[in-house]
Amino acid sequence: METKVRTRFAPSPTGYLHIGGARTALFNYLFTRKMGGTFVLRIEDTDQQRHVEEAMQAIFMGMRWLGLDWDEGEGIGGPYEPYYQSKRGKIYDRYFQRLVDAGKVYECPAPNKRDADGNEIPDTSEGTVWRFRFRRDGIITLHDAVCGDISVDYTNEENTPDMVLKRTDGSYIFHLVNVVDDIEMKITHVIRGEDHIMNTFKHLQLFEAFGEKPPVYAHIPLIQNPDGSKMSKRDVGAQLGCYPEEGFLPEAVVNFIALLGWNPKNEREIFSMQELIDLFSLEHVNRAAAKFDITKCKWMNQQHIQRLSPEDFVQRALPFCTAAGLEDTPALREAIAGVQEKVQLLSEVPAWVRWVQGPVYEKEAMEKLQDNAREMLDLIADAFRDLPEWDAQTAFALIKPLCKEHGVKVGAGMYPLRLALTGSHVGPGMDVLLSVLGKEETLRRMEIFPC
RNA sequence: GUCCCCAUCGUCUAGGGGUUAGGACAUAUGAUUCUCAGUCAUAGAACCGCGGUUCGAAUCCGCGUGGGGAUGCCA
Repeated sequence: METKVRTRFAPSPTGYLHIGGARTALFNYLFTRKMGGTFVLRIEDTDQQRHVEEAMQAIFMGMRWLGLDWDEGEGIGGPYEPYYQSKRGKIYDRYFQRLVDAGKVYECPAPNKRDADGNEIPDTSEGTVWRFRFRRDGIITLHDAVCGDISVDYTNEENTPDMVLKRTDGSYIFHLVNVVDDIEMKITHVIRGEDHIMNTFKHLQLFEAFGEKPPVYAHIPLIQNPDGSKMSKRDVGAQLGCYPEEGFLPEAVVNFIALLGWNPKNEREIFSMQELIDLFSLEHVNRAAAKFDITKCKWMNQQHIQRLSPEDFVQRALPFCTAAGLEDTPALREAIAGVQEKVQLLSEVPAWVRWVQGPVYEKEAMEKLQDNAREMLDLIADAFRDLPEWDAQTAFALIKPLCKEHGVKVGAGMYPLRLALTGSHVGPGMDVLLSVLGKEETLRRMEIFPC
């Protein structure tokens, strides 16, 4: 009988959700939903000093924002509670005792401690730790769903020193708790970053020691900085928490990171979450690391913005505008809808619609005005005034013939008009401007325009 | 140092014993009812090197080089 797929995302609460971690979560999610399985969220907070409540909230918020709903874990519960490693000590004790009884672990003097960068702190060792006795009779082979077969020679003790499982203070190391939880929670597939590959050989030995069948492993390639270096907290795009405030759409970020290290083997690029689920397969995950390109991520955001309904776009852009001090009015909403085609990020919207509350004349743009600006403006104003009924399209259509009539290029009329109405040379289409401002305000701004 | 993984345009990638090596981002140029933006069109841009196998290698194999990861009382 086929066992039901069970996967887990097991982050440790470090204070933020890394874009690489988000992608690991996403791949687990896509695979699980595709297989109709169960997605577990487990918090690996064994390192007590680093365990902070806000740090875990960053993970939950990030996953919720992306739309990666989990089936067991925080806020939901499940048959294998608790889902926090800090609360599972008794379970680990039980498993550890089995290793003691079987003679697979031994007590020995503690090695020197290390700092956060992995450098040894001299003469700090005291007390004893428990190490796992690796099987030394041959080569261990990992059958990885992404990387294929990988082998490491465990007869070479130099490369594979017996790992510590229990600290001086009696707490357990990641390797032990990770494997025990995967056994207890009946995890069938472990999808994690490639930085874990060497750990997996250790984990394979632990599964064997417990007499358990290991899960299927799939190690996905890392995400690097544009220069190929490792992405750390400070690097552009590294923290998922920054994306909402920068005006990214979650569906765009999901789409973008899904295509970093995986692709559906066709030339499409824009996918919804459901489409990604339908197309996802571990076989199509790449082996090479991918560099993070924020420019393409923004382009993808634009693509998703353009696919939003106008109402939806206005709803999502509105908070950015009110936060920038713009008053929520029907005119503002109409203006926002008018720039949907123009922006890459929601955070750009305020700058595009600021003119609604009055023109802010930009020095650089003003300097490019031609001598006949006032003349053209008056000409256009007269034509506008003569309109019996104000209609943006009709008004807009007047401008071109008027310019031609006077032997100047269309831009000679359009440019001063744009500046008079908004103060800026960038902005939404002229028809949008005329429609949002209406006849009276349009004429008023043309009159007061300083030129 | 040792171990493991990886290698196609600047970037994300498709392809994979015989191809004009395809697409997208970015870039450049042109077009457009607004010197911006957007949109459209066009262009330039790649198989890391050397050996081997083969009629034929970017593709398979070996070696080098480069990059990344791991070598913790971090996870």
